Amino acid sequence: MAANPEIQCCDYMHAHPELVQQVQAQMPPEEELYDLADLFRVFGDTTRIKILYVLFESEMCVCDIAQLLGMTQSAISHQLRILKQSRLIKFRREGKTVFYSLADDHVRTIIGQGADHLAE
Amino acid sequence: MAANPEIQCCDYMHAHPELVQQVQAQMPPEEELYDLADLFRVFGDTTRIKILYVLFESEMCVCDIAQLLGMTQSAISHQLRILKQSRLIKFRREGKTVFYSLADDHVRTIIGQGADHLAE
DNA sequence: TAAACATATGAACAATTATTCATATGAAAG
DNA sequence: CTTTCATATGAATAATTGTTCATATGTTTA
Repeated sequence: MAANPEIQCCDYMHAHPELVQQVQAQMPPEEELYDLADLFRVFGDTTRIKILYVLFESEMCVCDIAQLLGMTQSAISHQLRILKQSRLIKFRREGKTVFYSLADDHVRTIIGQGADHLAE
Repeated sequence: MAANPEIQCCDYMHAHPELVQQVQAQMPPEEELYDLADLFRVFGDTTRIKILYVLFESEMCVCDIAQLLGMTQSAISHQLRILKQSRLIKFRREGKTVFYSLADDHVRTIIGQGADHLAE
């Protein structure tokens, strides 16, 4: 039985108080951490990764992406919406067709670093 | 009613055959795409992002991380396991205590690029 | 060996999420 | 204006996942 019921693990800290303070000082605000996790969650789906890889090569319409990946138009459209909301892709309308493309180069860097990590 | 029931969207492709071929040639194998999404899924959780930020400053034991983040030892331990499985962190045992630290610098780059994207 | 402590882990539950299906929107052509 | 076509989206379902609780593992000290 622990002396202090609020603490479920060790009742002292290994880390020096100054280190604890340093960690807490460097830690971004809660909201920023949440947004970061939220952004990476967008990369955490095979379909969205595939869409981004397709857009690495060229802008492309919803239907072409669907056919290239062998998935339904609806599934792709739903995922494009999520990518768009995260500002990872942008779009341009041409008549009935909507062409999607990468928003900036962070996407390439992030995916590239991920691939590097896996390759190690 | 579409002429070809297998195709749910446009029955021609906007993309030229050579572009389609180029995209398919550049696309990594299915397994690699799956592993990539899998890796980013690890970054897609606030608790794990917080743990990584803590480890940016210093190696630290499970219990200190739990106290710093105000979470239970069990919750942290489960998440450390996932981070370890993805080879994002490594550990070192010292008596009863296990100290965790970052495995390499890809983590900093990836999170940094994510933060840059959000800051734009 | 037994007790205490730090960490790990299995099972269960709640919450999130990707796809499907049906349908809505919006643009061009007849 | 009506039809056709490309895209978007709401609701439902199945699958995945983070935390909690209870307990196991492994190390140190008495």
